[in-house]
This record gives sequence, C-alpha cells and structure tokens, in this order.
Amino acid sequence: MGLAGIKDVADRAGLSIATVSRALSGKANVSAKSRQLAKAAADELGFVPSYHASSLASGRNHNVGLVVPSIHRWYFSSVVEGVSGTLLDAGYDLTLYNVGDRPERRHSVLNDFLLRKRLDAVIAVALVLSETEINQLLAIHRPIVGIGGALAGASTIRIDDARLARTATEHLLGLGHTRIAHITGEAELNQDFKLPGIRRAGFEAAMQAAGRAIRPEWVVSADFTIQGAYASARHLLASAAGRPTAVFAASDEMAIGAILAARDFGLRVPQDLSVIGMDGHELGEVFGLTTINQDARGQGALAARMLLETLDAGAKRPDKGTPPSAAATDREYPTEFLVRNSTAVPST
Amino acid sequence: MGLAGIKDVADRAGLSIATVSRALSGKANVSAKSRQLAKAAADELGFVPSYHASSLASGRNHNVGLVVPSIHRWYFSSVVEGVSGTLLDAGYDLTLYNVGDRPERRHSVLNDFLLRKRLDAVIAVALVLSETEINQLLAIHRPIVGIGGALAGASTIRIDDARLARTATEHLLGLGHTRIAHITGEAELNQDFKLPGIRRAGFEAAMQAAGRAIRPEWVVSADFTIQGAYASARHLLASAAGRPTAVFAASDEMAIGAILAARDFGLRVPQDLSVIGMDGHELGEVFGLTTINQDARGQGALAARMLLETLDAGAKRPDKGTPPSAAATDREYPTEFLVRNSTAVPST
DNA sequence: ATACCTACTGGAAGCGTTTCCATTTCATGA
DNA sequence: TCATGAAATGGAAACGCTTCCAGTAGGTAT
Repeated sequence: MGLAGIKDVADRAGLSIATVSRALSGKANVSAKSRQLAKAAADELGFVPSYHASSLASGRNHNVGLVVPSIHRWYFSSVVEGVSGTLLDAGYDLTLYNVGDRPERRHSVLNDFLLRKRLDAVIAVALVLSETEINQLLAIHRPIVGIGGALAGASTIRIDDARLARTATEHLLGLGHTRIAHITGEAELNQDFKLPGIRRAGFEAAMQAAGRAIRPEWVVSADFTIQGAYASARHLLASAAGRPTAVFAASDEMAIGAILAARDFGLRVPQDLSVIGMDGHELGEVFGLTTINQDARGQGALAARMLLETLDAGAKRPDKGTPPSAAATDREYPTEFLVRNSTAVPST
Repeated sequence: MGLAGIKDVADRAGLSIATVSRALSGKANVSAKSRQLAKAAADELGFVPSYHASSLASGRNHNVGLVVPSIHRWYFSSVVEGVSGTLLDAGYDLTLYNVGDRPERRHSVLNDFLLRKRLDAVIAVALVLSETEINQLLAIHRPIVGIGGALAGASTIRIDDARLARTATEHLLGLGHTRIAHITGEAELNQDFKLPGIRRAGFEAAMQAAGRAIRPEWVVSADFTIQGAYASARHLLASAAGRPTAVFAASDEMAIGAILAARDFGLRVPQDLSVIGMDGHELGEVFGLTTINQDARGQGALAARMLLETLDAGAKRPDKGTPPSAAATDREYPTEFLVRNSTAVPST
C-alpha cells in the first residue's frame, strides 16, 4: 500500500486535487455531489492527509504545547488531564514539555521546540516566563495562556493564592487557634513557581492581622508530596512541649502528610490538631480534610478552550494576521471553601 | 522580523541553500569553514528551521506519540515522566494521547492522529491494541513499543504480573495466613487493560496451589485509587466475624487505601491485618508497605530509548526502508520484592 | 436570445526544507 | 606538469498539501 495521497483520491473521485482538498476540509464552494464523491473516494482509499504537508501549506498546526514543571504532582496531572481532553475533542494534538527540575531543559524547550513554528499556541503551567520569552512567542503570533503563574503580558488563569491562603489561615484563627504552623514549599520549588511563597505570604498576613506571632520553627517546608510533608510534620510535631494546635499546609498532599504524621504520634485530628489544606485533592475526602477546592482539571480545560477560541477567531494563516487576543485577560478561577472535619475548635 | 528562512541564512553566509542545510544539520561533506559560516549566519538571524518543512522533506518527525489510558494514576504518570525526560534530552517531541475512559477517543486517536504520518513511533501504555491496529502502524513503518500490555507483534516491556502476583500471595501464605483477601481492579478497567485480571489470576493460582479456598466475598474491586480502595476495604473489613487476616491489593495505591480503612477500624497493621501491595509507589514508604517494586519511570525511559535506537538505526526516510526492528522483543523489566513492615505472621 | 451574475471547478504557484546529482575544487602521487 | 579521485558545492527536484486565480457551467433577469 503506497499510502494514498490526495492525488489518488482526486483520480478516483474524478475530481481535481483542489476540489478534493476543499471537500475534505469542509470548505465552502463545493457542490454536495462533489463533496460526497470525494469523501467516498477518501474512505475507500483510507486516505489520511499528511499533517506536515497540510501544516506547511496552511500555516496551521492543530497542535498546542503544554509546558509543565512536573507531571507527578496532583495539580499538574489534573491540569494535563483537563487540557488533554479538551484538545483531543477539538482534534488538536497536545505536545507535552515536562521541563522538570532541570532548568537547562527549560531553555532548550523554549528555543528548540516552542519557537520552531510547530505549535499554534502554548499553555504554561506554574511557570514564570520572562517578558522576553513571552514577547518572543507573541512575536511569532503564538497565543499563550498561563495557568497558576503570573505571565506579564499573556492571558492567565489563576486563583488568588494570597487571598485564599489568608482565608484558610483565618479559618483556623476564627476557630480560636493561636498556635498555628505552616507547611510551605521548598525553596527550589519557588524558583519558577512562586506559589509556595505567595501562599506563605497569605498565611503571614493573616497571622499578623490577627496579632499572632509566627514562630519560625513552626514554618517548615516540604516538596509538595505526602511523603515529604509527612517527614517534615514529624519534626514539627515531635515534641509535645512546643506543639502547634493547627497546621495550614500549602497543599492538600502536604496536609495529608501532616495528618498521617499526627496519627503516628497518637494525635487525633481535629481534636488534638486541626489541619487545613488547599487544592481539592480527591484523596482529601478520605481524610475529611478541610480545604479550599480549586478545580485544576477545569482550569486546564478552560485554558484549552480559551486558546481554541482565539485560534478559531484568528483562523487562516496565523503567521500573517494581527496577533490574536491583543487583550490579555487575567481570569480568576472560582474556588470553593470546603469545610470537612479536619478542623475544629482547639481542645485546650 | 520576517522569520528568517534558510534562504536568508544562505545569502548572509554567502553559501548555497544546500550547503547551509547540510552544515546546520551536521551532515558530512561540508568544510569546516562553511559550517562555521553557516552557523554564524544562522545565529545572527535567529534562524530556526521550520519543523513542518523539514519533516515533509525528510520524512522524519522527531516526534513520538505516547498513548495512555490516564495520567492521574501513579503508574501512568511515572511512565510519562520517564518517557518525557528521555525524549526531551534526545531532542524529540512527545505527543500525548490521553485516551481516558472514553473508548471512542481511542479510535479517533488511532485513526486521525497516529496514522497521520506525523509520528515516528508510538509507545502504548497498558493498552491492548488489536492485531489489525498494530499491523496498520507497522505497515507505515512506525515502530511501536508497548508497556505493561501485551501487544502481539510489537516490542514490549513488561513485568510478569501473573508470577509476581503469585509471589506476593505466596509471601502471605508463607507467613501462615490462610484468610487472604484480594483487592482487584474494576471490570471496566479490565477492558483495554487486562492487568487486574492477570494479577488476580496470579492470586488465585497461588491460593489454589496452597490448597486455600478463595472466598468470593473477599475478592473486592476498586478503581486503583487510594480513595476507591479505601471504600471497598471498609466493606471488606466491616464485620469482625468474617474478616481476613491479610490483604493482597493489586496496586500500592489500593493497598494504602486498605491500610487506611484498617486503621479506621482500629486494626493494627501488620498485627491484626497484613497488607501487601504491588508497584513501588513512593508513598508506600510512609506506610511501611511491603510490595513488589517496579520502576515505572525506568520502564518509560527504557521504552523511549529502545525507540530512539531503532529510529536512529533506520535513519533516513523511514517511509521507504524496511520496517525497523523486524524482531519484536519482549523484555521483562526487573522488579524487586520489598519487604517492609505491613506484613507479618498472623497473630491468631 | 443575450447579458450577467453566481456557484463550482481545476491549474498551478507556493509553503520551507532535504537530498539527489552533476559539477567544481583541491590535494595527492606519478 | 598532469591525471585522478575525494571532498565540497550549488541547482533543482521532490515532499504532499492549501489556496489564489482564472475560467466554466448553469441559472436568472432583461
């Protein structure tokens, strides 16, 4: 089988190449009869248009790049699922760039891949791109959407991490807690991904506003995983003497780690220790975790939809036209405060 | 900036297009001087070759497709990380097809995407492709590697699930357990992904070989998540009367769900209930989970390396040559029995 | 019947590379 | 000095589509 080309289809259908192309891609100015003829011939030959030839000729790729710092953690895999589903349904390919913890990869991804005119658009998750980098992308007319990270000049979907962290802390304060600890992200995670610092700032703001001291030894850090936070929380909770009565963890995974550590010490949650998280991890339900639910998957889906919209709008020859979405929108994604039973009034 | 093309580079360097192309792609038969000239000119102009034009002309895509049924579960995200890292380092793109639980997507992915000549190779994770589907891919000279699923005719990386499940069960039997329960995967997961059934068969084989009865009510199913297994295990452990003394879960995530459920009932692990899992989930350490460690990430990396190798071997114009890797290898990936402290001699 | 407009159609020019092939250059040994 | 082959070079033909543009048919109004 010599992989039928459009020429073969045209011959078989008794039409010209041009007409077949129009017919198969659903363009106007094709008679119903021709269209049907073309489709039938294409089916019979099992014709599938060559992606590269079509992209080269039309300038459209039907391919969106997704840049993530990791794929293992709940937040990222949720976003990927959301993006992936939406894109697949729209007939778009998803090219995944998992830049991981290696910064040199990040550079090569931006240069060697993203700029290679092979992507129609880019979704960057929790990645802080420099203005130069953003401009580079915009210069070649590639719309960008950032999720969970501030992208100057590009459209963004995010939640107000500072405010929500503050809300979470205030929930604990409101219950009467004064001895509140915080589990934040590790320093290196703060590099491309300022989130831990922002949530921590929210925590500190709430504490200060309430006139509560922040004990440095009660601010510990972990790597955003359950097991990492478990280890950190064990240190935090080790000595009965200087033990907090509540913990605000910067993610649900870390909150769960704290709950597990607490259980190991025979501490009951919430009677002996209140724990509040942030994210909306599915596993939170098992632990009755009080948290602020953000629909990461939904955020991914929304980002994809936004991109598809601007792509459809700017249709034909994106290289040429004016930059799509001159207006960079900054949407705040809705969240939900989910009170379950990992937080309560302190027993003392 | 009009996005410099190779023509511009050639003009600037005072060379022909052909020589520039050879120089930049590191081909032979280019003088050192010309090569340097070309590189300098390319740098100055910020030239990046057009992916589509280059693929169209050369027939090589530098793009590997990865088909997964999900991205959220530990096993899959681990594999994706492994594949992703290896591919990125080799300068390949990764196109992710998350077919999810919707079978219609699977079909469209195979037809509309994979066959569109845009992929050099395909890695299918835990997906059972029909022989027709495999032949379709092989017919257009696209090497396939399957991970964790049997792909007749294609290369495969897998672990011997049946034997390992048997080993896990034998570990419990060897400790003296007779009342052994099994948490398997749900029926619908068994469709494209026979794994739950295979592990279950291993369990049954071990039990039968030991002359132990399998109590149907002690074989429960869950969706491979912690929370799902937690719910199932609660049912399993609810009545003190007919309670097993050991549980073999078909995945670490489900084993952890069982441990959490046991704790809720005040059962101590391993004194009151032994739990063994399978996979090597990072979280297993926190729970002291005895398991069989399979390096999912390593499997992904290996699959990518295998593919890259055959691609490099078959170099130039893969469309034309003989099918790469006529020899479909079926490798068994090494595993490690990890005895921690979630299993012990039954206390009765 | 003629003019005119519209809906279709097909030829052919790109899209931006890679690579074949013929040609030129250059070093080497006789 | 000249033949000889290897190394380097450039022209031009693909690669397989999309789309512009000119042209053809077929219908309507005059």
